[in-house]
Amino acid sequence: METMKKAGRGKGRTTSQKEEEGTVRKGPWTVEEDLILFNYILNHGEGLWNAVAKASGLKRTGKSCRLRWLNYLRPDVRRGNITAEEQLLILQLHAKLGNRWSKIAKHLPGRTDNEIKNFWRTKIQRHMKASSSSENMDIRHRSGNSQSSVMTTTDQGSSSKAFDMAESLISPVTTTTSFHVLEQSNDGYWNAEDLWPVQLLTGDHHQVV
DNA sequence: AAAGCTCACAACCGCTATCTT
DNA sequence: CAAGATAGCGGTTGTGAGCTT
Repeated sequence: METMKKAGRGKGRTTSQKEEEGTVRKGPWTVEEDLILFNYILNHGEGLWNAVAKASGLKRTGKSCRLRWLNYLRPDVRRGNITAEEQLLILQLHAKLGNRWSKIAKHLPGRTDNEIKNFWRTKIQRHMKASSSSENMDIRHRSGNSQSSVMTTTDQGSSSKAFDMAESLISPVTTTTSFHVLEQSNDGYWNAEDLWPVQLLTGDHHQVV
């Protein structure tokens, strides 16, 4: 599967290293683990993640199972690039809510807080940095005081700035900034939906591994 | 062609909120 | 009401892929 080509995350330890340390597995999920979790939740439903972790036989923490399910395996998870409309929504919601990623995600069906957070950090924040340095101004004094108190100073600045940009996003033609609405391309990603056929093939009876 | 740099993103950690006993 | 357990959230990190020099 495609995801696995990016295997090897997680604070620099290899899965096998950790595996030997104890009973809890860390690091990237394998296809087998995905299938186990997927099938288990299919049959028993979400929630009680520690129980899921135990009962499914996965050597993962409940936390890890939850994260994997929410961010990756859930059938309604949309993967691939964020559309212009979604970007605009994110900008607007962030201006309103601050770094409340899960709340923002609720307004974007199929998108996860993690995905939005990543998007914000890699795309928006980067852009903010670039443009603010070129403007050479102190954005901290800009408006944006309606932000959540949790937000950092730079968050506030970037957020209000981002919101300013929202307008230009609606009509990208007029955009003079270096921010570009992402190209739409759905290639290169496997979808959790890919598991469905697999699941059908293996059937409910199957217990992977 | 190789090396270095940047980007994207999955997954971890720590903290907080909520639920249960 | 207090303490412990569990779930959820946001921040951060590590790594592979792709791009640039």
